[in-house]
Amino acid sequence: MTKGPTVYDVAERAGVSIATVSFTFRRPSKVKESTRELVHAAARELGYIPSGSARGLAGGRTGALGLISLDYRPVPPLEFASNHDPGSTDPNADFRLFPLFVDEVQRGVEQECWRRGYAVMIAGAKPSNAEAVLTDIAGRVDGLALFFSGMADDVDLRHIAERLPVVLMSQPGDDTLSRVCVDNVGGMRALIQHLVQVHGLRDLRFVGPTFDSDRKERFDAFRATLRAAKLPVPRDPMAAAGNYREAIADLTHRQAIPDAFVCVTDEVALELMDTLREAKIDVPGQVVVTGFDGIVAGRLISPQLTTVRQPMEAMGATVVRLLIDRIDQPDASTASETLPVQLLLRESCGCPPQQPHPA
Amino acid sequence: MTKGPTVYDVAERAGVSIATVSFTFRRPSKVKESTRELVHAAARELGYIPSGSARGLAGGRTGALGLISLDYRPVPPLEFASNHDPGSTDPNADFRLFPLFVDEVQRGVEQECWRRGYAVMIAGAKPSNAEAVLTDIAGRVDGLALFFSGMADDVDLRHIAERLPVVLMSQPGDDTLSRVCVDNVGGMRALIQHLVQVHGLRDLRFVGPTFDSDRKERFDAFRATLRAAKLPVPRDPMAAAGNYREAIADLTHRQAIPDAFVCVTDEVALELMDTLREAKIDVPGQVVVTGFDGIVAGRLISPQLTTVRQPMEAMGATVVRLLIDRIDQPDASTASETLPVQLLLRESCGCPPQQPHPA
DNA sequence: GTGAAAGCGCTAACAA
DNA sequence: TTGTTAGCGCTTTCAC
Repeated sequence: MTKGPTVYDVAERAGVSIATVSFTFRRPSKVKESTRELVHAAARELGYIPSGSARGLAGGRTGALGLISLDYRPVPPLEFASNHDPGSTDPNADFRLFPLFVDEVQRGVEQECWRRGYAVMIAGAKPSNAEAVLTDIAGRVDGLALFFSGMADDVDLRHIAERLPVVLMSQPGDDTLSRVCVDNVGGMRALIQHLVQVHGLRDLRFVGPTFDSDRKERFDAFRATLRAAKLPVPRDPMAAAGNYREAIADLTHRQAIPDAFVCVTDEVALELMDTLREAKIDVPGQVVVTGFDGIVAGRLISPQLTTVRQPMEAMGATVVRLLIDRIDQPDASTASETLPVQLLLRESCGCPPQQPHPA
Repeated sequence: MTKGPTVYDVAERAGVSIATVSFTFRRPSKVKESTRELVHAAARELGYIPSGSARGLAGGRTGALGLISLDYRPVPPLEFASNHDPGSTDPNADFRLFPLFVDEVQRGVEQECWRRGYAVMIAGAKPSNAEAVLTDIAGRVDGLALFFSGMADDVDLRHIAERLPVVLMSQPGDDTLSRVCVDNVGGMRALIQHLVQVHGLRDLRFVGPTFDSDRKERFDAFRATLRAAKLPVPRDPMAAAGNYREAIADLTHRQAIPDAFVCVTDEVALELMDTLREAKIDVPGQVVVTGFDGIVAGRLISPQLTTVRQPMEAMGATVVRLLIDRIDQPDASTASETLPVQLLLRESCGCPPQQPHPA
């Protein structure tokens, strides 16, 4: 692990000044071709790797964008990595059902960043260390995309947003911060109207927690649509604490299974369907189940999940675009974008099956 | 987007020197409590965000690790991000079947990095720009994890590995580079022995491209195990170019469907099963199909895929551990680790079904 | 087309 | 316990 060569070493070896070395890499057009070749040769021979830190410091910009997801899921145990004994491991132990919603958005962010020549820093923050992570990453990048899976309205973004472009995803918001969100209301309305008008359902229940504004929007739209259709409007979400089994047991006991469970997310829907399967309640035969998000898993399971698809990768790409626009034009005002969603009619609402995956 | 305050500003405001400000954040124990509070107050009032570049430059280390996956899949089109019209979009258009193998490894890398206080830079490289990406990221991090989904034996890592710790994943290797890999041979042997001994299969075919060493190892182990069992040993993989439909059509036409298709990866297996479904060939009734990797999708589809599970998140965590060990002790020699795999017997080989996902 | 030199904001000796 | 100071490696005017 030798200490690496610097511009000075390359310059000396090529017999030029450090400025010329720098220009050779950053503004090749300003350097005579023969000189350029000299420098390149020297750099290659020496194994020159420009220091990102030095570049960032001198240039005032890092060329990197940050993506932080604030995550309220439990932290995996520290010993995890050393648990290598296959005999002793439950095959389900590190099983992740998802490509979670955030994973797909992250993918969109990464792709767009690379395409535009930015590096990406990824960070996950727990509510407990959010402040520290935020500050640390903010100091390393030219712009920050924030993905909050719930809570965290309390984290103080203002002073960060004053120093560098910040865009929120799937978050509430006044107009002091840029945001990328989706048409939750339109999507939910279309979904409910489909259930009511096409499948003739009347007794709909909303399932899952509504701890953030995306989820609240969905619940509100659910209620509003039912109200407009003059159907009974549930006052609260069911199983808001994730206690699906209990909730199902209770409904079964009271013989009060509704026509449909409209779940706040696909993940909730998948878990609920699992619980229903255990309870031997057929979907969509005895009850319709729908999701919201359009994660991949919903398409692979059986019955395939009817859901409202968010354009996840596009959200990631959009957030990057907003960020870069803002970097290029620092005193532009905040800008938000709402992306459209798409109703995906599949088996779990009683619609006919599709191909399981594209040919 | 005001220019942010620096140590100097904070120091002035708190009435201390810049060294004290620095110490307050990096070695709090060396600063009197009252002074510390003064500094913190000043920093908070000013909205101080330490510059990662400056810190990296001064300290000689960035506190970040890089993960580069060399990816041979096609680049998504540039207009992708602006394609927001739901009416005109094919719902399958940006559908990703996977959490790909690399995604799950990446997750492991991220988790372990955060846990150990490192930031993560993620980069994807195409063979065409691999050199540039590699150099760029190498200049920004303290250690580099490389995930090569094929090819790229040609990229010159040597001079990078001389400057900072580099660990390869799922890659060939002499001992000049550290590596994390899995027991492809043992896994494939166990799988084939199961098919032969438990299900009594005799005519096995290997499916999919073998362009990298992981895949080659699997194919070789496949052949070796068949040879040891005195069964017919196919000379080449089938459909090595991804032409599943053609291959199946051909076999059907010749009435030569084998007992089993042993696929080089889960992704290949999923695609093949899709093709078989189209061709109305029942799995596992008419032919057994197996995968290799243990990606999530294999568990959600029907029939569930029998496969050999790589400990993907553990691989990610391990690579990080190796990297950090090396950073902390720069002149240690290279170290490699081979992680065990696990045979996952599910429906596609004729074994009984499991729960679709954990309760 | 090329070079000299002044920072960029921070860390870490070394002094005090 | 705190302050002074010399870089870290690069970019970028401004001269030549």
